[in-house]
Amino acid sequence: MTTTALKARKEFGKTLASDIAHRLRNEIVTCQLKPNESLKFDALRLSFGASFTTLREALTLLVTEGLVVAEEQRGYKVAPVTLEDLDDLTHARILIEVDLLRRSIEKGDDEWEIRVISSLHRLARIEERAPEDYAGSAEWKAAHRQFHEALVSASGSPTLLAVRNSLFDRAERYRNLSAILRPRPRDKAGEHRALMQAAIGRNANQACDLIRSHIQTTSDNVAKYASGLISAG
Amino acid sequence: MTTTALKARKEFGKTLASDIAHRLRNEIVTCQLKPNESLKFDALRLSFGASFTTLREALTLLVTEGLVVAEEQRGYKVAPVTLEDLDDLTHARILIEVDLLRRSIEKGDDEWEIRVISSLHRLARIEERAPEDYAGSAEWKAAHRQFHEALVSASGSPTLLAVRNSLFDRAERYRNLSAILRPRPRDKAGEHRALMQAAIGRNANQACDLIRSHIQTTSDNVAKYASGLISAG
DNA sequence: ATGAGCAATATTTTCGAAAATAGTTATGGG
DNA sequence: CCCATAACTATTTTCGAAAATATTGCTCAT
Repeated sequence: MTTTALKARKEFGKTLASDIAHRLRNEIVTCQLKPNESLKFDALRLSFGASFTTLREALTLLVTEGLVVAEEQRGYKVAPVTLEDLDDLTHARILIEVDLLRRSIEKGDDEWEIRVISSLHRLARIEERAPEDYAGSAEWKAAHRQFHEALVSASGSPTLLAVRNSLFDRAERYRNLSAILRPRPRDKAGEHRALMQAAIGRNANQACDLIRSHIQTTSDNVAKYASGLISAG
Repeated sequence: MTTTALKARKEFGKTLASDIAHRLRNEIVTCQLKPNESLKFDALRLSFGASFTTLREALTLLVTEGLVVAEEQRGYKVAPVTLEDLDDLTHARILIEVDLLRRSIEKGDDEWEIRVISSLHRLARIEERAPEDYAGSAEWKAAHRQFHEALVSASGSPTLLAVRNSLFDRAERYRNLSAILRPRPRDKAGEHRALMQAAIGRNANQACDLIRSHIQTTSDNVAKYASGLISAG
């Protein structure tokens, strides 16, 4: 738990509650707040400088996103990480992401192509600039997220997109967890480029196969390298 | 808006907030609270007898379920109903429900078969007893919900099941809306029986086709009969 | 008449205190 | 010594007042 902040004002969202949710989400995904860590209101109040009520609203949000679990009358804690959960998550992600990608490829217009190409370009630049441990930087993570977001951004399905986004966060937490133990990050640059080419080339079947195995092998690697950190059940 | 209640105590959930959320959800799904109706705190406070904060938490939940929309700093309102939303919802439901059903059929054990058979039996009994307008009764709706829930209950995928449940609520709101105008409810008894038989018979492909067209034709009927009530965009 | 600027009102958003509940330690009887 | 029970502490949950923000209505100059 970071202990410095004492009183806080909005810096991101419209309402303070959504702002707190945003920051809390980030701390959980980056594992600054560790799995199973209990989230006590007093401590959070100190750390985020918001009142009980506002924190409660933020936590309620994160519960629906699966990053926090509530034990009624006994408080909140950071959601545990388990192999079952990782499998469940991976399955759901593949199902939804494949569908969204296929429809994006069908419907995507010029603007979509530009978003895909430019976000991949940005990602590649970051990787060139710091070939050592780029995957750890917040900058790379943001660019990585944006590339995958761009791919599915033309699907025209608000409902599934919202679900997709929260699943992406949950998955990123697992990736960050495995990064602690993994010797050297897998090189995903080639996969990303192939994905972009298949998408822009309107080769839906190929692109869907690529995204499926991209998600699956990432998950397999997490299970392989982070299994020591992941509780049994 | 029902205006009678003045002060309220828990009757369903663990915490008052989840209780309020449950009741609000029900009023929205049954269209007692109409689409686009603005949800003012003073009025809700009168109607549910809870404080600002508690209501806010409940509303936050319903926003993530897509039954309420928040315009930051300008309050909450019941989510609008549109043909685009109905299409989006229907697509998402088919994608997820088909996947869950297929896996339930693969994994389902004896207890699952019993749940499917008995919930269909209960549904059929309700339909026999009151063949007139059974679909309108709360009893039928609950049994109908339980049957469909039973079908997918062996999938072993908490994440997708949670999404499925909130999509079911959103869809039920559309069904209730169309029931206002529809002359006579479509007879779904046969479809439900066929669905049960395909599932229990472990005929996955057939069952998935059936659920797909069940969801799709229900949606088509809603669009047909309720289009007058559904705003253009 | 019309529209800009300002005051008054309505509504949402945030706060910290108070009530309710769970967890823990102390106490007494068997 | 051990278990049940009571008192106490820690923590969550709920409340209504206060601050922040948006909306409405009014005045006045053009």
